Formats: sequence, structure tokens, C-alpha cells
Amino acid sequence: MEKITRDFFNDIVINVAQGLLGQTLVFGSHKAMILETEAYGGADDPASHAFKYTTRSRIMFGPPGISYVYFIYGMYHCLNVVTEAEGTPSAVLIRSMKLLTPPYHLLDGPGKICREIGITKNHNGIDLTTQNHFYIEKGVSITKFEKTPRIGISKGVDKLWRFRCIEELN
DNA sequence: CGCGCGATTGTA
DNA sequence: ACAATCGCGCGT
Repeated sequence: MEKITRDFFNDIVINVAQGLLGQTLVFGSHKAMILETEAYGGADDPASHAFKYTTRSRIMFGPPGISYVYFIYGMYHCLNVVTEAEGTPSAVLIRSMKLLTPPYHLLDGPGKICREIGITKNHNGIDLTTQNHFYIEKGVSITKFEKTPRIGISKGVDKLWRFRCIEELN
């Protein structure tokens, strides 16, 4: 299959968030189709970790195509992919996927995704465009998806930056 | 160094 | 509606 290149991620974050729907995440022996994403920006987005530059968010200020994995609520990890040019902070949070490898079920929620396939902070800062065990490959074309406010945030609720496939959800 | 909170989830 | 659970970010 065809690995997605840096050019794809070097685009405005909402384009990448939409474009990732239907693509396939490869992580070791696991494969899964991306069904739901959220876009997070920089100084213009108070909901984003990159609203300010910190030791944690600095990865979002770096080059596109790099993984951003953070630990939250004392027990969950969340997987993102950095987008836009270096110096323009943004990332796409992967919220739900359908496993294409056993046990083939729906991974509905960013914490569940990382728990099930074993993504941790050890996988933070990895260049997904140069790896052979952790990358995103071209999947199916998605036409029907909805745009809604992002989940679990208190600021920036006005932005419709959550993208979710309408079918495929079973 | 101490403290409050969070891009979540499972249970009640 | 709420507890679990702890690293991060910020103030002192």
C-alpha cells in the first residue's frame, strides 16, 4: 500500500483532519481505519495545548507528519499527528477507528485506541513518514462525514473542528 | 515545591 | 452524575 507523505500533513489542520478520514493507521501488526478526528490549532485556538508554547506542546510547533502522544487524566494516552509547516503549531487528534486486524472492533475514543493497540508516550515525536512500523497509508475515500464542535473542551467550542464519518460506524 | 486541572472512560 | 488517577503547567 501507499504510505502517506509529509506533503499531506503540510497543510492547514482542518484539511488534514478531514483528509485522514478513511485512511489506515499502521502500528506494528495493527491496522485500523480512521473514522473520527479533531483539529487543534495554535495561538488562535484556546482549546489547544499549543495555545501556548510549553515543553509538552513544543512538538506541535515542529515539522508536520510527527506523532504527538500525550498522557491525560492520569490513565489515558491520546494520539495526534502534527500538521502545517514548522513554526505553525497544529495537530489532528484521532478519536475513533475501526480495527482492520483482529479483533476487528470499533475503537470509539482516543483513550481506548491507545490502550487497545499499545500506544504510549514512548511513541511521542516519531516521524510517521519515515517509519515502517508506525505510519498512515492510503485507505478508502470518505464522502459522507459531519462537522461538529469538539468533545471534552470548555474553550473554543464555537469551532466545528470535529470530523466524523457518518456510515462505517459499526 | 505544592497544587489544581485535564483533547477520558466506566460505572451508578 | 461522578470517581479514578497522575503528569503537566504555573505560581510561590
